[in-house]
Amino acid sequence: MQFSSLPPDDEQSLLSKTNNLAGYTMAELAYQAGISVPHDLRFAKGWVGQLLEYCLGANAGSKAEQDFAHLGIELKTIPINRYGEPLETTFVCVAALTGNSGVTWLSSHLRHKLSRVLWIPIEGERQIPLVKRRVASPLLWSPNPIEEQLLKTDWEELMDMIVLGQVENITARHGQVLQIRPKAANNNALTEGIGKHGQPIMTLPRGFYLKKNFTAPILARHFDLPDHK
DNA sequence: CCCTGATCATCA
DNA sequence: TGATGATCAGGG
Repeated sequence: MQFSSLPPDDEQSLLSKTNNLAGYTMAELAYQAGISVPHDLRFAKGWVGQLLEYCLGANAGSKAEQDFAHLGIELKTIPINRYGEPLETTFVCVAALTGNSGVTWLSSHLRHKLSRVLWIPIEGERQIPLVKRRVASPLLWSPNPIEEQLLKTDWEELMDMIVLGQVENITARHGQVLQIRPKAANNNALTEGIGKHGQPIMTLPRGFYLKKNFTAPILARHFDLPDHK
């Protein structure tokens, strides 16, 4: 295996580089990266994602926008079970709770982030020790018209609630394929939002997450599983 | 605190 | 047992 700290020049380089990682374990990748593997992910929840970013030469850090902005590609690791099904929802981006006037689906941060995603499935069953978990084959994906419509419908419903001062009534059950859930260091974190009377309030930061019923068919088609709906 | 990377752990 | 609400780490 070989790594470069340099970002790939083009989509094909990125793809082949990612394909070359398939089959390797977390222990093998971490050794090459010169970092140690935590016993589990309890206190290192983003560790796998950051390891893969490093291996692929993504611009590490907390920069906004896509991981490979020059390629217009967002990198997402996704934990899967033995059947290739997602084990977790997928965080997409923070949900802006103020300053949303004039923002449309077409100009939304969420649509931009999801316009082109390099999915890297990783074995994620907790019974598999982290050091032994392997990288599966990657998939470069863009939403098809049906997927985009599903996202758009949910996004518009959820944004309406935010704009209309209903943010504190939003639960993860809203949305068919997209949900809003807390996204914070802890429940003391506060950010500005709009209250039910239109007044400014301080509330928990939220993020958009893709539900598993959205990512599962994407992975199923990729792995050629008989799970297509 | 904000955003990136996400998974944990409780409870319905 | 799976999803919701909560939480962990780290850079800026």
